[in-house]
Amino acid sequence: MPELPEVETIVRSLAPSLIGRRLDGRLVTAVRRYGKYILIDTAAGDTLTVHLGMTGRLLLDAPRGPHTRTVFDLDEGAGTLLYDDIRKFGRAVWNSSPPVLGPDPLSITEAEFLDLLRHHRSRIKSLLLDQSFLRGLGNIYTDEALFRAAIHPRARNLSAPRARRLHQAIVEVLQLAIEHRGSSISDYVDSEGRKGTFQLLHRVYGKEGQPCLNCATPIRRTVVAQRGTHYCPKCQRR
DNA sequence: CTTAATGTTCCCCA
DNA sequence: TTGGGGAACATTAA
Repeated sequence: MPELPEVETIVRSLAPSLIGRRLDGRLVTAVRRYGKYILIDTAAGDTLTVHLGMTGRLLLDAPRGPHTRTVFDLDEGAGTLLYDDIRKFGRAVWNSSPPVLGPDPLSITEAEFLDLLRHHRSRIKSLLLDQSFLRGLGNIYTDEALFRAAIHPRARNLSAPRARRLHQAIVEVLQLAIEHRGSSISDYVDSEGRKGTFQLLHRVYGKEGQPCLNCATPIRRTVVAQRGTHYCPKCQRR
């Protein structure tokens, strides 16, 4: 469900409501994103670490539902932060550090990105999904970035010009998606229950059979790295 | 009934 | 050592 833009949107919607308030008795000092992880720091030194997996939601002052897994109290009875998760792939636990991941795609420079890419030989889609390579991209934004960069998902050993194009496409698509508050395909909502709108601007993800916006060739769906992969067979070459 | 779904991890094999 | 495939986790919807 949540990739970098969705997690960033949740963090931004959560921060003003949580900072300065008490969460399970601890004063919240910061709400941060680390890749797809949400980190809520407290003055007590404890950090609530949340990964939403595929269907997780963090909701402020929402009613308990059938998939509510944890309820965190705010200010002794003056509100709640709910952790909901249909498929239970996610986690919301105190003081469990996330693993060390690769650089943030919005912070890495073009030169650093090119250098990082040079050290890997695998298919570009697999690489972009690997959180120890770059942190925050998932299946939607990988497909959307590769389309914008006109690179085939199974391409390897990208030339410098193609790698530069890819870096630019990643930054562009992530920033645009954040501006549109993420993509709501099936489950995603922010901490106030609001859906994002970037799904309306997707160019390939979930568009199998529909005409490519550039060349009208039908968008193809295949499987790469065990994930549904959407691309234009004419515009995106290896 | 079967398949696929915004994710991660672990195991096996080349 | 690196990378790829498959399975597992759990639930819902088409």
